[in-house]
Amino acid sequence: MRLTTKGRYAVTALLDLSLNQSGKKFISISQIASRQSMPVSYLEQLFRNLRRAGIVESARGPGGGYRLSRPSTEINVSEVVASVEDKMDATQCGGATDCNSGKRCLTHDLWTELNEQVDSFLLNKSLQDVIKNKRTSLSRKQEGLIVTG
Amino acid sequence: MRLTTKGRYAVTALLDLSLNQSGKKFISISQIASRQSMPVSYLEQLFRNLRRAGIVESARGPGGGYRLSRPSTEINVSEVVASVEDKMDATQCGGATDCNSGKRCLTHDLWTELNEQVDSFLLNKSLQDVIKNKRTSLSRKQEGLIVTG
DNA sequence: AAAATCTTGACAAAATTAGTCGGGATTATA
DNA sequence: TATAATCCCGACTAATTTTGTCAAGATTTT
Repeated sequence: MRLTTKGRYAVTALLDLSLNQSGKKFISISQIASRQSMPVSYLEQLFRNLRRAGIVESARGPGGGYRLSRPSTEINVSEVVASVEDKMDATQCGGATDCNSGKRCLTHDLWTELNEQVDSFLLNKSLQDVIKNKRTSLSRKQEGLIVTG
Repeated sequence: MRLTTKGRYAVTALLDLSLNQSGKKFISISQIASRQSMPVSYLEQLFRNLRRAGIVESARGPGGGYRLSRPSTEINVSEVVASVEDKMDATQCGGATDCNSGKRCLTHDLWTELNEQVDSFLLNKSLQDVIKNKRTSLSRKQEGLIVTG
């Protein structure tokens, strides 16, 4: 499973954008960097990827910067993370079905299923949901869960 | 989120144990290592943690080795992973509520909720479930999920 | 006594992640 | 047209984490 500070920075930066852009205004990286205490040059790197993924659009020159290319209700966390992390995969074998000398490894389906869970959680979560602190509606059928402290 | 090959090795090793121990027999690390193509000394390290966590019990000397200390229906994947990985945490701040100069960071609840999802998934999954390839019954209320390829 | 096994802590190697740097391109504005 | 603000890019380095090794010791069976 790949979920590092890179992905978290990206989400945070977009939330900042979302909260601070009014109308079609562009926001500069240096503003985000100072508000969120992130290194400018690292953010630049991330925004490059976000732009390539079509999540933000940019303008150069004075008054330039970035803005969301879609409303925050239409951008989900999964695509944000995926655009900056190389992959988002909990399996060892990268999903290959013959990961263990011809047959599947013992844990193949376990990690595949975990991947699905995480991905569907993040796909269902829009930036707006995060801002509004809306919980994702995945319910648990089973009772008696022990929750680790 | 911490889920590396360490945790995966541990789960695989326990499945191997589960599948190959009949009765109260002990299985040596070298057997597991050769069946699952894992480094012996690395496995030793992992089994140390598994033993401390009360998941396996050991016996020294010839005929010694390890065995599950509970039936495989009573051991869940979450505790296995937790026993070998330092922590299993998707948040940046380690769950602190004042992670951003007194107030919560923008993404605090997002990562906390993701943690809960992952953890409840793995808590619900016993070693036996993995062996029987039983899917965990977390259902999705929402329709129209897009699934990434 | 010997051999098989676990036990331990410290160390080393490899891989990954995080972050920097220097230079360039574009654009608004004075 | 010059200047300053901004994005854009690739390559590089530093830091951290993960993976794995090693040497020495403790138990236990035969």
